[in-house]
Amino acid sequence: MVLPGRAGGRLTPEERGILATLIVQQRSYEGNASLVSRGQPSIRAFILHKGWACAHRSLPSGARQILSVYVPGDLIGYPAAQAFPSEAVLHGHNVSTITDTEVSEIGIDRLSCALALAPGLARAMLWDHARANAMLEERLINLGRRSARERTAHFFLELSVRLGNGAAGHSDFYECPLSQYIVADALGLSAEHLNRVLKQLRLARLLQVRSGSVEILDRDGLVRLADFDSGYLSQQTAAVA
Amino acid sequence: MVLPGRAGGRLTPEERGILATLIVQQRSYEGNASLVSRGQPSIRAFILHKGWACAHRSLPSGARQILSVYVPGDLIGYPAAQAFPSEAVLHGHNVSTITDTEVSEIGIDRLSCALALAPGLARAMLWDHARANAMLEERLINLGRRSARERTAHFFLELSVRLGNGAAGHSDFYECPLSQYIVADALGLSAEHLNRVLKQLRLARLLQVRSGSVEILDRDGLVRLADFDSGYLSQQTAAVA
DNA sequence: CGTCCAGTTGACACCAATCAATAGAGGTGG
DNA sequence: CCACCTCTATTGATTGGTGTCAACTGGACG
Repeated sequence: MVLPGRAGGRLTPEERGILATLIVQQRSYEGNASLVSRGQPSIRAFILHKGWACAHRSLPSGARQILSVYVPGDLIGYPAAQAFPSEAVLHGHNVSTITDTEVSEIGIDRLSCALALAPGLARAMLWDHARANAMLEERLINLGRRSARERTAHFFLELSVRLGNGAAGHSDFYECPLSQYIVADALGLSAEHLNRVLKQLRLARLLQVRSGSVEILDRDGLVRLADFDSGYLSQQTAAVA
Repeated sequence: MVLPGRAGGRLTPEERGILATLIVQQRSYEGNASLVSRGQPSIRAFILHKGWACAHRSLPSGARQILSVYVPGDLIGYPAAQAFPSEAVLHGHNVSTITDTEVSEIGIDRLSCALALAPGLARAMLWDHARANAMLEERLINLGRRSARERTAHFFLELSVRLGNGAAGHSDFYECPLSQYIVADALGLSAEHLNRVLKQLRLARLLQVRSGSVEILDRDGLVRLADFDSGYLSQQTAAVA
């Protein structure tokens, strides 16, 4: 989910030009606004410039699962199935803003046509989806086999890296507008239990989560606790033997 | 993960020809053989013709999470990041066969080059990844917010649809070579507890799982229990308003 | 000053993991 | 043919992690 700033770097100037022509408009949204709704046909995608958002779904029981958290720079709402412009694809989840946001909106139909003309663009979309896939798999492992403490540590480490604080020597502090309720829904935990876990991590001098910001007190400790490996975020390269 | 039989239908004859030239060889594997290993550079993809396989990862604790179960017709091991042939991408998970299998192996480098030449092929890959993404999201909801009974019901319903038994009037019986240990690792449960859950579902006359086969006794009941909606599997279409 | 929301803490219940043991199926070798 | 082993399925007893319910706090805001 990283077209403009990251996979965007892979595009040729010509392809970047094509991308620019696809942008319908710049828009602002308030916090807690709906960008896409489950079941709705998908007609536009978003590039998130400022603010945070999330993809989520609710069950009949009322429980909510957050599938992805989006931070500035991410691409939102492009279901790759739109590679076939003749079909209208229905969104499988909702996307809502968390804070006030600024986005570029892109017409899906135009993007689809452009993919056929610009192979580089299609490859960039593939790259983006690969990264999204890798993140989803990591979250699957989180929810399936890690304890509440491990999940929580993993979540805030991933955010740290995605926000660019991952490199050695970088700051272990970042702004984070997520309420505990949101984090709990992302981790498949109750808000009360998450609160207790955060307290444990704070007392263990591993992680300090205040409202509005996160401070990583002991990155190595957290990495060990969560078995965190950031490779899936950077799509690291290696020499082929 | 459905190139040949399903997304393959979207390809032009010319594109199908390109795909055919990419196949390096047909091969057989025994059950419990390794197709790809985590950390390994990704140099080939597989089309699974016969038999079952799964993608999985193990944690330091020894716990294992199965990320995807592959059935005949699925495309395996193409990390979309390979859209950039100059880079070697490392696999994020392992893929192992479950039963004896027959596969076609495709060279990743050749596939990557072909993507640049055949936009239709790239779009087909996008379509495949969208479906894979949708399945992953559904599993995320499963692990995050559904009880053991609901997860189990959802799992066997999804398999039923993927194996082509989903349409009304179709058989509610299918062959399934998954041991309870494998299903448990896919659902994030202990094998013992899964066994108890299967017993409950059997006694409730909802689902009968024997070794080697699955019989859906009450599809409506299971669908209600699991809040199952197969839309994410078929990528259903709708008229654009 | 009241309301609302996020955060916090406590008591309790329960779902699911763990530990342990048994049984059956299939394979192997004596 | 039988003894033995391994793997899978099954069941019981017990523990523990996490959810639920409830109450309280503090800050933001009108």
